[in-house]
Amino acid sequence: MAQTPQRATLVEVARAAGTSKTSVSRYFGDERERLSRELQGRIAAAARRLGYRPNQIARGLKGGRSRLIGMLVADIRNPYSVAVMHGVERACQAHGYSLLVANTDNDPAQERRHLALLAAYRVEGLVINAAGRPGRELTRLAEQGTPLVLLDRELGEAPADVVGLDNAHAIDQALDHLRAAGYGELLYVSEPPAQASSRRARLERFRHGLGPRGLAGEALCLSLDTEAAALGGALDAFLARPGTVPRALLCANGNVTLAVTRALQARDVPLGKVGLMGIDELEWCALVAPGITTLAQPTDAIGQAAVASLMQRLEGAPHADPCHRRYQARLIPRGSTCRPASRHAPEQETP
Amino acid sequence: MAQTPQRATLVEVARAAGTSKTSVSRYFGDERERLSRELQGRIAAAARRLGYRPNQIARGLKGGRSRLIGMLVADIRNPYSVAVMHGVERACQAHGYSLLVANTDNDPAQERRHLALLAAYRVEGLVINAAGRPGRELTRLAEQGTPLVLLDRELGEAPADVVGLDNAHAIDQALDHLRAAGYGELLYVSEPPAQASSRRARLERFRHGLGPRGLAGEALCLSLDTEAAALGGALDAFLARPGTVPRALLCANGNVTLAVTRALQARDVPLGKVGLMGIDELEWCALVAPGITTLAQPTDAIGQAAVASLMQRLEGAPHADPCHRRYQARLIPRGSTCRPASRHAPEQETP
DNA sequence: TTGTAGGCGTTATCAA
DNA sequence: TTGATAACGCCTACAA
Repeated sequence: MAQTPQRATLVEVARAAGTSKTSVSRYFGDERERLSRELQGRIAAAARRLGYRPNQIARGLKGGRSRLIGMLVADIRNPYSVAVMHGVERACQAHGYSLLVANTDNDPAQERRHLALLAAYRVEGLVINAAGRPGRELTRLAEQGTPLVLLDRELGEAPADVVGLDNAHAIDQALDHLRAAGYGELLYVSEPPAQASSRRARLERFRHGLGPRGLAGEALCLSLDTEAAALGGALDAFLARPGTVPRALLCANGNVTLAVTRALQARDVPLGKVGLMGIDELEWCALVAPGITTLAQPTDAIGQAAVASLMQRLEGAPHADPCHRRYQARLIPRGSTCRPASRHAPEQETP
Repeated sequence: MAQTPQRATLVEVARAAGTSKTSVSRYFGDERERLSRELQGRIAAAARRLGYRPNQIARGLKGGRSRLIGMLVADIRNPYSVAVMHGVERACQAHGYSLLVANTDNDPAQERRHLALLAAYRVEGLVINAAGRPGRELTRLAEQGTPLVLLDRELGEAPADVVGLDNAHAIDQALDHLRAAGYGELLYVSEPPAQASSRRARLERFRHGLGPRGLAGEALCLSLDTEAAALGGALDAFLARPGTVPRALLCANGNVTLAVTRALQARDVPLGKVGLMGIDELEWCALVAPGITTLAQPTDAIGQAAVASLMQRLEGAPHADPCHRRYQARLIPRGSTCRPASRHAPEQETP
C-alpha cells in the first residue's frame, strides 16, 4: 500500500536492460531502427516491466521543444469558442502537440497572467481568442519567435496570422436574406465593438449595407453583462415605433441571440412576425419555435486552419507576412425569418 | 525584423545584473526577501531589459513539480463537462496550477493516448470525466502517486476520490416532482449505462423508485450516436400506448434532453401534456415553450471540489481512503411538467 | 546577504 | 550498432 514504485527514469531502464542511456533514448526517440533487434527487445521488456514513460518535461528542456500549443480563450463557456477549440485540439494532436488551454473569463488581468503562464511553459505556438489587450506581451512573444494566430480579431500591433469568419460577407448574407423575406427595418444588436475587430467589421458592414438594399435600420451596442436591462428597453422602443414596415432583429453573435430571444420571449413577441436572425448556430436554435434562422460558422475548419497556420510557421517560413484566412458562413433559414403574412418558400441552405 | 532576441535565461540575467544564478533564482522563487534591496533592483532591471521569464519546464524538471493538473474529458462540447471544467480551471489557478485538458471524444483509444500524454507531462493530479476504460493505466498512475479524482463515475479498480451528483437523491427529486404534477406513467431515457457508474446509479434508482410512489414506468437505454432512429420509435410506442394515465419522459442527462426534445418536436407533441424533465440545466431549457423542467447540477462546486480533493492529497494525506463527495441537484420547475388540464402552482425552487 | 557546485531526465555530439 | 559525456535552465544544499 505505502509502496511507491516511483516513476522509472531512462537510466533505470538502461540499467535494467543492461545498456546505456543513449540506446534507451534512441529507442523512445525516432531512431529505433538503429538498434539491433535484440537490444530493442531487451529495452522494451525492461521498460514495460518498470512502467517507464519518457518524461516530456525533461525532453522539452533539452530540445527546447515543449510540444505544447497554447490557447487563450475569452469565454470557455461560449459554444463558439468551444467548437473552435475542439478543432484546434484535434489538429494539435494530429501534429503531435498537446493543447494548453487558458480561460480568461473576459478579464484583462487574467489574460495577462495566463499569457505569462503559457509563455513560461514555452508553448511553441499560440492561438488567441481573447481581447488581446496586453499587446505588448504579445508583441514580445512574437518577436521571440512564437507564432501567433488570432481568431476572429486583428490586433494591428503584433504580427500574427488571422483566421476567422468572412464578416463582411456574412453580414451581406444576413441582409440579403432579411430583405428577401420582406423585412424592411432592422435592429442590429451587438456587444461593444471596442473589444474585438470582428465586431467592428460586422457593425460597419451592417451600417453600410442598409442603404444599397433599401433597408432602414440602426445598431444597438451594449454589454450583455452590465446593460441587460437596457436591451429590454431598446427592444420595446424598436417594436413600438410607428410604421408598418416589417421589422427584424439581427444578432451579432450567439450570446446576443440568447439574450434577445429571452427578451422577446419575456415580451410574448412571436418570432417571425418580428424577424430574428443570428450569427452563430446553436444547438437550440432549431428548437425554439418556429426555429431561429442563423448563420453557422465552420468552427472546425477555423480551428484546424489556426493550427495549420502555426505549423506552417513552426516548420516552414517563420517570417512570412501575416496572412488572413476568412471562412464563409452557412445560412440556415428557419421560421423566425418567415413573416406569417407573406410566408414563402424558405431559401436554400448554402451547401 | 529578422532579429530574434532569443529567450533570456537565468544565467544571462545573472550576468547582466552582475550577480549569480542563485540570487536570480531566489528573486523569482519565493525568497525575494533574502536579497538586499539593491540587488533586487539590479535583478529586476536586468530581467525587464531582457524580457526574462522563468522557464516553467526547467523548473518542473528539477523539483519534479510540473505545476500541471490534467483533465480527461469525454466530450468537450458537452455543456456539463465545460461547466465543470470551468470550475476546475479556476480552482487550479487559485492553487497556482495550470490545467492541461485532453478531450477524448468518447473514444477509448484516444483516452489511452491522452492519458499517456498527461502522464508524460507529469501532471501532478488528474481529473477524470471519461469512461476510464484503461483501468490498468489509471491504476498504475495512482500507484505511482498521482492523485486521481473521478467526476461522476466510480471505477472500482483504481483508488480515487469521486465527486459528483447525488444521483439517488436527484432521481428521487425527479420522481417526486413528476408524481406531484400528476404524471403516473414514466419513460426514463438514458445513454448506455455500461459506460458510466452514474448512469447505472440513476437507472437503478429510477427502477426502484417507481413502486413505492405508485408510479408505472420503464427505462430506455440507447446510444444517441448510433441508435437515434430507435429513440423515435420508442417514443411513438410510449405515446401511443392505451390508457389515460398522464405520461412523462425523464431524461438522464442534457444530451438526452436535447435528443428527446428534438424527437418530440418532430412529432408535434406539446410539452406539458406529455411531461418532460431532464437532469442537467441547459441555457435553452427556459426558451423552449413552455419551458423544460430540469435538475441543475452545481457544476462549479463540483469542479472546485475535484481540485480541492487533489490538493488535499497533494499536500496532506496522500494515502487516505478514497472519499465520495455528492452534491445535490436543484429543481427548476417549468411548464413542461405542468399538465394543461390540472395546472397548479409550480413547486418552489430549492434554494 | 551572497555565491559555488551538483543534479533533475533527456537529447545531441562525439568517439569507439 | 553502441556508449560516454556534455549540455538544456533551473533549484537547492552547502559554503562563505
